[in-house]
Amino acid sequence: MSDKKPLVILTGPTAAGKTALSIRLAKEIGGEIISADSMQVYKHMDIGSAKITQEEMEGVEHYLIDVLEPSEDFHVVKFQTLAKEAMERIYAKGKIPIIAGGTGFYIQSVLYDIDFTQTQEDMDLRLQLEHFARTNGNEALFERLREIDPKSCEILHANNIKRVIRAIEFYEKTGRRISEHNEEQHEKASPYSFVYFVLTQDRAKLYEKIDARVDSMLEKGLVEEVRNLKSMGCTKEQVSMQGLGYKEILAYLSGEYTLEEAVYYIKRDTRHFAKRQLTWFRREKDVVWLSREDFEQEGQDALILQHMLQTLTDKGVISNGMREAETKTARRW
RNA sequence: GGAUGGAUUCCCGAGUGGCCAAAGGGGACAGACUGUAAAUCUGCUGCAAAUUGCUUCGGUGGUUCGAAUCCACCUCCAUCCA
Repeated sequence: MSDKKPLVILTGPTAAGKTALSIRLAKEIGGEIISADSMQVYKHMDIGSAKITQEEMEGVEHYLIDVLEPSEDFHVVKFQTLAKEAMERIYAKGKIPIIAGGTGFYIQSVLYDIDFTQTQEDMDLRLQLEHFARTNGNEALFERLREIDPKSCEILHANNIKRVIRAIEFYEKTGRRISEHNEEQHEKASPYSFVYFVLTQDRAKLYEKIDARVDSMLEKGLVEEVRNLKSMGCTKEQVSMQGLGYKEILAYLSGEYTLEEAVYYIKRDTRHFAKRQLTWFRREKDVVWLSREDFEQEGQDALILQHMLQTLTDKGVISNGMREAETKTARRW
């Protein structure tokens, strides 16, 4: 076993069933869960973010859930900072951190401990560049990037203004090219002894589950939840209100869509999202895929769990002794 | 029974003699991503192969050098008249 600290990742496309499995895994290995979810961090956003409930946690400690107000910004750097803090606390207890959630970028940020050179966000500069793009065209902005960082222009697309702006901002703030910085970060090996599980399922099945889940969110009162957020002063410009289910219902409440349209868009965009997640995970190295199809229907989660435990011991992330000890304590309860 | 309008590639929908495998949109599929990531962006979508060939525009038959586009008949749909 290496002296690297253990870290378990359990991710996968939305609606694959990560949450339930993460609890079982946590109990089995003595783990605590860090949510890697860009929406569940927010308070008052329970239904639309499919947030785990207190009961569902079954006593397993969770981090990064309900820690921000919807009016606050959230982004990778914030996630990374909070996640690392949580990990320290978990290690201090002699437990294993399990990062569970579907935001691949966030996971990557802690798994490879990516260095986001601390630069002060510069809203003025961003707005200024946005304005420049609007008046002179995306290509013109792209040309400005080409002058300072031609390599980035090979990677980015001129229409991807957010990225182009960030690349320019990075150069302005640090005097370095973001393309070089990214290359360096890309070569990093993880400082953890980890297993990266991706729970997935046949596409058609997944889509079915997504549709069903959206319907059930509506039944549980998604519209009410959003109405409440709106009355709290939430607006569509906020990061939190860009979440799936929130932006569409907000548009419905302001009369832009009918409810039927809103629901259609939520379902469609959630499917698109699941696809993007899958694309991300495919590209990620050292991934252990858990396809539901590979396991018997009967007691599927239990079988998957078994397979996960085996993988974890094989890779030396957990030791046999550890697993037994935990099983014992689990039995006691 | 009569009149008119319509049937286009997965869907919607443009196309009214060659520049049409057929605009545009949607969906599906694929990809990128290193401080907004549930975001942002890109590509692709008849079949097979080198810039080529083959099969498509409700069906059948015709006109023409050439038809999704013109003609005839047929089928189905919509509206109106009986």
